Amino acid sequence: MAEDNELRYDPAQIEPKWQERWAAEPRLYAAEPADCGKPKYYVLEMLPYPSGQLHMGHVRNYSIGDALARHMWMRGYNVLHPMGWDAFGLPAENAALKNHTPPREWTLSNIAGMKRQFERLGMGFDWATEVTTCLPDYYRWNQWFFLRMYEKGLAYRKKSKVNWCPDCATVLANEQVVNGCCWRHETTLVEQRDLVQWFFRITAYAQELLDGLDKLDGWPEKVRTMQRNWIGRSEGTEVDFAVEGSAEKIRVFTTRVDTIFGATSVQLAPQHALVAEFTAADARLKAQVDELLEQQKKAREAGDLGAIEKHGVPTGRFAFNPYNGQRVPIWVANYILADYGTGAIMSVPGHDERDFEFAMKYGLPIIQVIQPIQNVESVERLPFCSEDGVLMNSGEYDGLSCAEAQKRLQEAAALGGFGEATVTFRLKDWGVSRQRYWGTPIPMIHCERDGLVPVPDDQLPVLLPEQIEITQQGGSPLGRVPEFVNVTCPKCGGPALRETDTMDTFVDSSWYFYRYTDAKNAKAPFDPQVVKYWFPIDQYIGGVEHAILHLIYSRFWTKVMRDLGLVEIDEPVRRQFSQGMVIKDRAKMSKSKGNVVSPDDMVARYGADSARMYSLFAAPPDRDLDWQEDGVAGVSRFLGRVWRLVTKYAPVARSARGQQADAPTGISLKLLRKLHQTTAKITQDFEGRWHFNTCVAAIMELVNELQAADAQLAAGEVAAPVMHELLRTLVLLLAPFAPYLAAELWQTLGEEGAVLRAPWPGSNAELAREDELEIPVQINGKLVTVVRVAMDATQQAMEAAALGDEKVLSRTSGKSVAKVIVVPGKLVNLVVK
RNA sequence: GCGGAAGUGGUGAAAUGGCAAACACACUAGCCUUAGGAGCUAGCGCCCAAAAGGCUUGCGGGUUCAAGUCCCGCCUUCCGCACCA
Repeated sequence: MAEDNELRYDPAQIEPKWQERWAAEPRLYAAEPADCGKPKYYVLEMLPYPSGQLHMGHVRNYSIGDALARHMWMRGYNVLHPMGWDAFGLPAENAALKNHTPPREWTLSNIAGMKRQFERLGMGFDWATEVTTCLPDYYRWNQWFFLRMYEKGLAYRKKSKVNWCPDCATVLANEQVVNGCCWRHETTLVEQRDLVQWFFRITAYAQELLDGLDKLDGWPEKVRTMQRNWIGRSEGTEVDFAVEGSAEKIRVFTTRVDTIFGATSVQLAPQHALVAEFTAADARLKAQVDELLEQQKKAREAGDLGAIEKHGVPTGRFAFNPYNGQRVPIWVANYILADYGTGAIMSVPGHDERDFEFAMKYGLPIIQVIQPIQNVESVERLPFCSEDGVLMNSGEYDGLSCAEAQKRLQEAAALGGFGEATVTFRLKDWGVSRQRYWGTPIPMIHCERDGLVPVPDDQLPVLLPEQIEITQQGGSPLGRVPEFVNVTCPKCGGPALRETDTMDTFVDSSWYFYRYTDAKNAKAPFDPQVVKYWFPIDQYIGGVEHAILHLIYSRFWTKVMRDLGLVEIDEPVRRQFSQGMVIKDRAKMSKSKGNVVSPDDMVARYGADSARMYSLFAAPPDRDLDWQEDGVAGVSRFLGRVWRLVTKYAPVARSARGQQADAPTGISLKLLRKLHQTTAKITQDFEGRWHFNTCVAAIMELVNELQAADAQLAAGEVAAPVMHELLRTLVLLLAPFAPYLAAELWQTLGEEGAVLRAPWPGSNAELAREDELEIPVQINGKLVTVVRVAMDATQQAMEAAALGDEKVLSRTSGKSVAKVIVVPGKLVNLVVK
């Protein structure tokens, strides 16, 4: 059957051919200048780390974004759809250790390979704006921004306890510590070390970052909630307790100042400055505190600081409650965090779970100062932690509600000069120093005479030396390159040393999407006018794993740039979408589980269109997707049906190009109706609902209906102009999801130009309308039968049709119909008694 | 503990208060054939021999003419945060 062979969909024939043509025509996916007259649309997917291989999560991410970009192109928008590489980072150094390949070489060759994968998948990226973060023309601007932030006091250095991963031999940000372990080495415990580090003052924007979330209504609630929790705003009061026999004061932070008359001790974090003073003259106390520190360290390293067993030691010293002069003991406790609030608390066992537990353990007094408002019996046991009560045992404040008392006590503290209302954030400044090689060098110089000296702008970029031996020794690898380290001080000309730390790679990804708009600019990170045109990003798409780190840093960076006068916007991203994970056999794909599916393999077996379309079809985009190869095969068979259908009837359709169809009737009307319904559904979904799985299903339904009418089509019962509209529109609808097949069939239909530039089909509501409807008839809410009525049937007509139905008659005989509910176009429900 | 999302056939899922299970996968039976990982036809939630009929969206209540969908209370799973004072 030679004919059957001809009618065979073969993506291996179709796809490489179009890939070649597209590569030869780079303007196809390029954005146009601002004066092109079209509305702009910036669709962005998170850029990949060039590990060497795209994985299925990437395929899904970019299939979603590419479908959207293609749709917007067809809708006539000026679309910016760029791609780049988050190319700095540790894996390149690990690879260097393993195979002695220089990180730069390893990275660039991975990029080349992954770019080939992208092209083979048919992704419509504008490669002219490609950004590679490890190249000097990009990272020099990291350095430039760093200097601007240094000038503004937003970049600073301080000694601090840092998270140290012994495997990475570097510092980690708080955000990179997962359950006490390194985010890269899931079983390696993170240690605490003291180092002088560079920080970005993200806390200066804490309130604005929090407030901004309320306005980001195009963002998933989940992401906004995660960021709110991460910022962790907490309102409270700081109060000074004077230390007996000393000029020192202990400032405590509390959210429940209304309970302060119940404070029976003050608790200090072991790292608190005053503790060192107390222990200096007391070796026994020092040993005890050291033990608390050790417990805390162990708990932190085990990842369950929350589960630490509470221990404390009395210092033998006392402090005074400023409100009532009450003398309370000062303790040091292992569960008090040095880096939250003031590192000191007042302990109120009567009204706090933890304080209660601690007081019971060490026999500290418990005083009730809040009288529950209701249900005295059910809450008579302490601790009573709700704010639903009134004060007692609190002097002049007795009888006040908790909320009112908090206000009054804050006022009293301010007036008395021993405290104030404060806001505390959980968010910490962003530690950006890394003792690694493969990152952006921090552009600072240490001069013995002038101290810290910024590298002058005209000496940027500070180039990363290329010839370097990567070893696993501690300390920064750059420190072992004398040509790099030894410089002359820009201020005094004397000998000086370069900073050898490099920047966290999250710096690179905090502003890369601005660079896309003006990627070749050698004078500035970008032209503010160009950015003004393209920003904010209309749609950002990426994995939920970046809900906190990347998406908070990016927002911070935009606000900093705004304050530097570089941009006018407050937020970089208008709409954010977090796609679900790709899993297999109910587990995340990973090498250790052996359940990894390779995109190359899928493309080789089924073609890029099938792999892409399956990734959209198998689940709604925001849900996890269980990869089932049989499903890919199914999509591939479907595309085969489309291919055969269009190929078979293309000659008829071509013959009618440009011809006007007569008013359709019969099967023509039926098929056109389905066509316009499908178009309406898909168009609507692109506008926000994004259930691309049902879009694909709708196209399948359309094709099924065409196929069911095959005998009539073959008999010529459908006029050529109708065939033309049916097939042409089908190809247009397919174009965002299966770009290769669409391009091929577009040509088969004799159409000229790129399908990508063809206008998205409109839906004719008149044609989409059914003229008859099947109306379910219920009795007391239960389905009894279905009656056919005209589309525009009146309520009376619908009621009559329902009441006249045989089944209805037999069930209502002898009973009375109390009420008839008629929902026009929907259903009839009879209330029968 | 706090916050978020979810729970529907053998499987992935659909249904924006109005016919639960669309569209697929898998499976079963049949056809076709240059045996292809192809194509075509039919069946496929559960109970019942079948039909008629009944039942069915984690559990229990409620609102409504009508609830997978809204409300209240539980259970389970996943995710984020967590002695944050």
